[in-house]
Amino acid sequence: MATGRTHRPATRSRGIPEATVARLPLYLRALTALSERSVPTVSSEELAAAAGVNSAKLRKDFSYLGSYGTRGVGYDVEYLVYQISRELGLTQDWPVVIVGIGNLGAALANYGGFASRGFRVAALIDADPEMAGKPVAGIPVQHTDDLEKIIDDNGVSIGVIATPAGAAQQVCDRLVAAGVTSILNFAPTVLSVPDGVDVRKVDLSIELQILAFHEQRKAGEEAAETDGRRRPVAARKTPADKGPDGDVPAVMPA
Amino acid sequence: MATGRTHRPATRSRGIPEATVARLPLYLRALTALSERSVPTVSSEELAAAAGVNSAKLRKDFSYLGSYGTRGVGYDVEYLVYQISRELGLTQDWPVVIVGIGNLGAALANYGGFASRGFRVAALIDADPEMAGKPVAGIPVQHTDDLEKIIDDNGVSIGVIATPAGAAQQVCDRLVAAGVTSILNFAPTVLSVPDGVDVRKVDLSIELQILAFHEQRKAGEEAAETDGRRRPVAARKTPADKGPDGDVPAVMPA
DNA sequence: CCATCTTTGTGCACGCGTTCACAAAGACAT
DNA sequence: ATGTCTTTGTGAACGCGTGCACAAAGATGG
Repeated sequence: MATGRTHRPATRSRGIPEATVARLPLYLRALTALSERSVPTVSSEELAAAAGVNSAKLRKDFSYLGSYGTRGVGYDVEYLVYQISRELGLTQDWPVVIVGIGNLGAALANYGGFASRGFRVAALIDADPEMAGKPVAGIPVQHTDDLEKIIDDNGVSIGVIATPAGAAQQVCDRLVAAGVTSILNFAPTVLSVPDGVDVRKVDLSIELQILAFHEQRKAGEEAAETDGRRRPVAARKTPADKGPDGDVPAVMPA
Repeated sequence: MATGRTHRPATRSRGIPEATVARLPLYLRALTALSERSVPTVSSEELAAAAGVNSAKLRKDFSYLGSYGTRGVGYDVEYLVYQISRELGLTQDWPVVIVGIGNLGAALANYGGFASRGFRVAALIDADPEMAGKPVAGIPVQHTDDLEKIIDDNGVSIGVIATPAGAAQQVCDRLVAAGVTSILNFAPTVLSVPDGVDVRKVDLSIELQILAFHEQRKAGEEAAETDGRRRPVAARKTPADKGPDGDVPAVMPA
């Protein structure tokens, strides 16, 4: 690919594999839950189960960060929370702007998980003059005209795009020109960005289509092994072990 | 891992790699755009650029579906749209239920991309009695009590969870027990499901944390090569080639 | 101080996904 | 018909990520 290098050397530069980085937030969440329950230590086995991953994988992941465990005992929860937070850069404040305050943008602004860890919604931006001044999630919406000034004034380096597909590239260009170097894109479009800018994308439609593929395959297999009957799904269902499933975490430099 | 097999044999069973499946929706989107502009054929190079991937990768992906191209010419747009749609199972109707009609759930219900390709929002479900009957996106919200009946009546096999984290597992269990075999999870939790059920997860918080990691690394590198100055971000920015970036599409069986 | 038991950290092998590079296939012109 | 030119389809090499299996480390008890 053309500029796939955008983030790839990134990974190698500090030695932590991209796949591992993508799992760190998962571990952090599980650890935070343990911390709130005042659990002092966890074994890799327990933590792996809570995070939904293989314990060997978890240990290997942690080994990239250093040797923070104690053999025969496990990991110190508080210490690990701190180390992972630091590694992810969550010990500092990250002002974020959301561009495109429609249904989704408003939902994102209200989303609690945003503010939870170092992320702060610094501003909401929309192209509709009607929206200007209206408060959403307690924050007044500002007009796109002031985008550059807003980015600059707040020292924003992370932008979230929740505009319609048609406006996404244009918004992206302006964000990047204004100094944003990381973008989370919810618009169903492929964004072109200069080298050095990270883009991650979240696409509901794509996720559903992938599910549909597997769903279709399941229906086909079922038809093959038993019979053409397919609708009363509730009838057929794997009793199966309810082992905490979980494969690869989300990864996707777009 | 425990039940990671959930979807893995799936892939092998019909020979199409999971990574390829995850990219098919991307190609489909690009092809649809071309179709609307009445473009008859595309080369792998052009289509790859539009989808933001490597052309060799695209050709290999298509090779798993069969030989639909013509050497020296390229691919027939309409034919390819049909083939990919069929492969993804989008030629049939997929009734979907959304559980948890808060800010996010409502945004999802209003999301146009949902209905666009074979997906139809069959019902909205919420635990709040106050919501019952209220129309969201033109569809009346129904109470959780009727979940099983709704799933059964509409023959739903795909469920979307947009509830708070605390309720997610419980909702998931009920969906699965009622016959749902594919789940798209927006709640920040690891879901346990029986074998044979596919779960994909979308987690805003995780995506942001991954961006923060790279952002921090960029700042660190910058500090190392030039100086400690970091704040006036707008100053430093890669002029760089604007090559249509894009690596791997979203993949993530949870 | 020694033995035993638990749990980490990792060397190694395997498989998947990506990419290169090129031969084969077909279109098109002469 | 023959040659040239374009573009596909794929064999092969490479690298990353995963998981096994075990040795080393340390805790704990006698």
